[in-house]
Amino acid sequence: MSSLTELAEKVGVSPATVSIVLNNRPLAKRVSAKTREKILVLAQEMNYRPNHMALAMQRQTTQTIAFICGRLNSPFYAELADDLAIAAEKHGYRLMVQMTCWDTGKELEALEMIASRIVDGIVLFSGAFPEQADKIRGLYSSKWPLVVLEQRDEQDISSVNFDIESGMRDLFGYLLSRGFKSVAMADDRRFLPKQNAYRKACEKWSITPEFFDFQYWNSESIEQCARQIALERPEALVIASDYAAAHIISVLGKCGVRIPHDISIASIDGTRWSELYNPPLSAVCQNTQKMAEAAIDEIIRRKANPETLPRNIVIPTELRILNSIASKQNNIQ
Amino acid sequence: MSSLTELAEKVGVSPATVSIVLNNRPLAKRVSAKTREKILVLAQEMNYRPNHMALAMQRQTTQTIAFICGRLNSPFYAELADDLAIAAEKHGYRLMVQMTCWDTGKELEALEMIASRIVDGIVLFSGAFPEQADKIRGLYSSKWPLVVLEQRDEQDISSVNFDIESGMRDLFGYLLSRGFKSVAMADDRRFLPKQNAYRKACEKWSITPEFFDFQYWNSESIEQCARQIALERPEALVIASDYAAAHIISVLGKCGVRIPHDISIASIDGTRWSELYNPPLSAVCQNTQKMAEAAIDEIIRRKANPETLPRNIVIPTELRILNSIASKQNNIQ
DNA sequence: GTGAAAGCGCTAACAC
DNA sequence: GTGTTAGCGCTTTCAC
Repeated sequence: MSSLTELAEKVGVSPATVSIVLNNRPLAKRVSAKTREKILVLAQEMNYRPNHMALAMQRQTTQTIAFICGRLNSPFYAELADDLAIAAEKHGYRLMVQMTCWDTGKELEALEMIASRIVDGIVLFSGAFPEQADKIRGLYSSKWPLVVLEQRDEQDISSVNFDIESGMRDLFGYLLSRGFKSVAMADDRRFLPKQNAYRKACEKWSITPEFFDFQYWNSESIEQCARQIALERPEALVIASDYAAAHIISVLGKCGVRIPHDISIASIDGTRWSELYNPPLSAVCQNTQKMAEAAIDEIIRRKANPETLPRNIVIPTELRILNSIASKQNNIQ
Repeated sequence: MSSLTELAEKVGVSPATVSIVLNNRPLAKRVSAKTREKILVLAQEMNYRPNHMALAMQRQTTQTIAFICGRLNSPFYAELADDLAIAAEKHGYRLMVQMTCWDTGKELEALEMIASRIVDGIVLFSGAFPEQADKIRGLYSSKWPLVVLEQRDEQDISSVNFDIESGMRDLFGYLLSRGFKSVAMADDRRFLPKQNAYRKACEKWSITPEFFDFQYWNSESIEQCARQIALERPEALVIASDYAAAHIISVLGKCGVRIPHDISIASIDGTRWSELYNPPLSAVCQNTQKMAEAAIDEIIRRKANPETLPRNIVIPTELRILNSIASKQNNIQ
């Protein structure tokens, strides 16, 4: 409404003077006390607020970081967004959320936000990164502050990943030490990192992999998967995400399968709300706060110094044991 | 990187011409075909993207709406943010998330985003609205596109509310018709609307209110509340939010209290993930999608026409019955 | 057919 | 002590 220039006119000085006073620049000392007073008072009265659009233009920065992801409606992404917002704020940035509904076209479109200077940097959780990695690489001189999450093997783009293999080993180690003889897995076949970690662990301990397939964002398939699990009753089961775990366990419950009495279950994610599940979920915890902080730090580092090499950051996972895993009687070492 | 002016220089025409061509304005027809071609080609080659900061300044709009809330880390707020982002996008707007950690100072600060033209409008979910309503009213000529959620009785500010009283009546009606004789409630004493709805319903059916108190964002208090519930074992219990319900039920589970066998439970919210809880939660559903759409519509309406009166929109609730309520044998009408 | 100029709100460099 | 100027990138009006 009221601009700095208007204010200057009312006070009867130049815009420059007003700017210097309001921002308390060194030069402000050379402005006479009464002029300063007048400016301050009138700014208050007119309810003056600096215009962010003009500031952004002048400073060539929006102080905003975008988080691009599929949807926010599952706890993992919600907590990640939450942590990103907190981390961004610590550095004086705001968070913009851009959802793609896992549509690759929308993903590419959303990435334009940085080229068109809507945001200063982007944290990307891609649904289909491998397929479009080259496009993104082409689009991005790799000078832009872009960080991809959960995409290994992208040396030339900054990334933050969880050390899922080590997490899976921890889980297997725990289960086997407690007397479990086998571990099954439920995951979406299309996404490899967690599956691969599972298979590696199976190999290490000479366990025959047992795999239950479902598709994310497809209730029907998850329910069917749960019914299959109810039939086969693996003694221990690791489920690829908290959200899928919740869905599967709730279906198992309707089928009369009790957790952990009938099946011991661990999930991957370990969101804060999964501690509140019934029963509280054991999990290979992916600490979203650490991921968020690392991602924001990296964005800011690359914004400040675009010439440095991209970093590939790995966040350790932590094993969290709660009630969803049975304590076996015959504790065989 | 590459500006329209640069582009113009390279092509050898004026910025105005380039602008007209790239935006395909009516005047573009009067630009010679080869000039047009040259501009288009070079724009492509130089990877030209319109600079959003300059556009925002020129058009006096950021095409961004802010969602101010405490945190995103509970499902209700996450789903609301998700729905708001979708609704905003339908109208060509982006969503910025500003979290306040329920701090009233931060809330007021966040509201400045609209005066400083960081965003075009604000959807506010306040933790302490009544106390600061006057400040907000003062701050806002009530001309800004501001919508508050879940704050009844604010005639002079646009608001969107759920019809919780009607929802509570539906729930009582259902429970009593199924043979339940009483309904208890667990809520945070400091927040009144849901409690009031509960008490009104109790009055209507001449039921003695039985109230279990807890404090949001205080695990200790929620666990203590759950233990109290485990002791007193009300036959039916309504819990003020999905998040609290999850927490309480998970503690009850550890105490050996089975749902719905020992206690029948309904929550308020009915988020999509509460359907995936174990057991799936019966709920008075607050449809966040409808709330989000109404809020965004109202923001846009007021932005387009600031002189019109603020609206107070009421969204109906829906009763959802799932497994967390026992089916009684003696079905007394 | 195309260009020049002004303006959106602010700041920084330099002038007096 | 304070003002002037130029410029951030774009659009629009009017002139030629």
